[in-house]
Amino acid sequence: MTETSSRLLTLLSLLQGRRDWPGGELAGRLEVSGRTVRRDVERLRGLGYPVESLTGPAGGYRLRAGAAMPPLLLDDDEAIAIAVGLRTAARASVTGIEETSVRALVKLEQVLPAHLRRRVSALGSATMTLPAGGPTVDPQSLTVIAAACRDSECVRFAYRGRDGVGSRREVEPHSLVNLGRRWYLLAWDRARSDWRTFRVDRLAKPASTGVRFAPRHPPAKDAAAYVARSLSAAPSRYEARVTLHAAAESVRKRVPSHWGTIEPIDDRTCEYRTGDENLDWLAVRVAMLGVDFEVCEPPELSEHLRALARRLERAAGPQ
Amino acid sequence: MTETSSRLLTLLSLLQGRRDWPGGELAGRLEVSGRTVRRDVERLRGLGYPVESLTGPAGGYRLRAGAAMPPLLLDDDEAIAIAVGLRTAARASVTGIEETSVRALVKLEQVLPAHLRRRVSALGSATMTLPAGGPTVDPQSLTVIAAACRDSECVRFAYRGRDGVGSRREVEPHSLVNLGRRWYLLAWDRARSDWRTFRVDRLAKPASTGVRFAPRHPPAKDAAAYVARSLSAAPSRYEARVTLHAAAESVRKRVPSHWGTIEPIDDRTCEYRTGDENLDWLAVRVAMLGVDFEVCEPPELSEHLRALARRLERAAGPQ
DNA sequence: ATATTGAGGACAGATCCTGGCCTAAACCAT
DNA sequence: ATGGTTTAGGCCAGGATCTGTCCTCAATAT
Repeated sequence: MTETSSRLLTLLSLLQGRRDWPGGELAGRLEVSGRTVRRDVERLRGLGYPVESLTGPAGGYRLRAGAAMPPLLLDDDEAIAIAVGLRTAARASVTGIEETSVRALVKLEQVLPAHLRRRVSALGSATMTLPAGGPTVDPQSLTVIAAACRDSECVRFAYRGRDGVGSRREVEPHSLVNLGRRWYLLAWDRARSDWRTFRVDRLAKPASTGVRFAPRHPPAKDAAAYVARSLSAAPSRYEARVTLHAAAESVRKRVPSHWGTIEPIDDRTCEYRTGDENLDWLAVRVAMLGVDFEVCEPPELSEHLRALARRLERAAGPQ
Repeated sequence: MTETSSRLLTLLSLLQGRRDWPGGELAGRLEVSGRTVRRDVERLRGLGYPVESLTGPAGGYRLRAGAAMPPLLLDDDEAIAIAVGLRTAARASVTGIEETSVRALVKLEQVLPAHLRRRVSALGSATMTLPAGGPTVDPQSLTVIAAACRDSECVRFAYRGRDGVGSRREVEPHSLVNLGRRWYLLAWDRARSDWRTFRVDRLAKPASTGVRFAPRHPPAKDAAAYVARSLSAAPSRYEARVTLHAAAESVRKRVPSHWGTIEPIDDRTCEYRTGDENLDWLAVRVAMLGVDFEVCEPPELSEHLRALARRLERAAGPQ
């Protein structure tokens, strides 16, 4: 019955590729009689995929949205677009679907033909990183780790700790957690026989070792909460408070919500609060707003801006 | 044979959801005998989807990447993640896959169940807009128009021309073109009986009228080229040449290749060339390098940097 | 060495598929 | 209003396919 099944898939593919299909044309494409097409449509309906039909001239078949997702039949370019889209969503989005994006990406990359994979990574490396994005996570690392989590396979990687000290690790990955703009890996460190959290942008060349492990009970039910807690003893973090000379509304449109909060002061000024671990990005983020502003705190930011201003003035050269 | 076909799809779905599956477990899930599972695997292989198998304890089946994309079987969350990812990719990416992203998005949205669609638009509206992105295109508009292009259906919308004058249009859409960071619609304007290009971020509430039309011959073979030509009064584009006081090697690591080229001058300085349509972006990009530099050209960039420096100095407040 | 897991041939009975033919109903355009 | 076009679906007969069972063999991990 490989014949019928593959024909059904082809039919689905056709119906997904264009909206309206006359029965006769489908019969031609599938190289079967019109009667069989009608039966195939019936079968698809039986499978839960709602196929509408219109009689009369200009009639035909049309796949509608149903209660459940039908299998998506993608051509090469579309698969690439989805892979690239998921990669950017996984690292740049703010909507709280990052984990799901990575899961979908793993599913897709598992079956992505090699030549497409090459094209994706070619495009992926050309993908722009947000100007003020800080250290970027390699989507490749994310998918390798996520796949290892899913399949209970050990992972080896080089890690550069907060203090800059490098080490090689072999861990049993438990889950990937996205907090703020960062990715963390919660894993059981085999050498240290304990749970550790790793910042994904600090690890290099993660590779699945192929060794399977029996899943352990995580140190807490909610991995995300656990990671957040273990980061609460976080190091120096700059919290900025800045007065912007612009209406809150006009600024809000241009500031992604996770980049901080905007509170109106009056019709013409508002207060912007945001935090980061790096003064450079903090400075750029504020400067990029394109409006006049004043730093309330921290003093380090003022100092940093002054230095930046001097540098820019030097760069601009003589008047 | 709806039974066999749907079982094959379920099997594909299982194989996509996890990597390793023992035959016995598959048999249980599919409620068939182990022999039938082996036959189903054989069928999948016959369809071109490579299923690996390992014998012995800890053996099982595993779906590998093959030569062609298999149908993707997504759960609800994954479908949402893909939709959101494609929406952001379609409007924010710079990789040249925007058109394809929209096409894939149209395909997906055509079959996206209603409750998922609601979740996507809820998330989509919360999606961040790039800080200096200029006017943003509504992904919803893009998909409506792209679907209309694909299905040869007329579209009605309100348009605000370059001079700010509003009008209502009814057009036969031909193609969507992405140039730079903007989207354009090439369409036959029915009232004016001529081809027109519309900037998608300037049109409001596009809606498919349901009226089909017979595709016309476009005014040029390559729609993108045509649009580009008709925009030849294009926005001034800035090409920057900057001398960096840092070794080429150390800078290269921090500059994505498509952001420009780095050429060494001597051991301690190098030249950075890059271009953009927006001076803000250009300035930030260079400033973010974190090294001293001098602007060679264009003069506008120098002027811009001076202004930025003044603003930063003001922002930093008194010494 | 042994147990576990996949591979696959053979067989029999049941099931299902296909194409062809025919009638009904819906719909568009002249 | 009418005729042509398009989907809907019943019926039939011949042929192909599927499934479960039983069996033997090969590969692999403990």
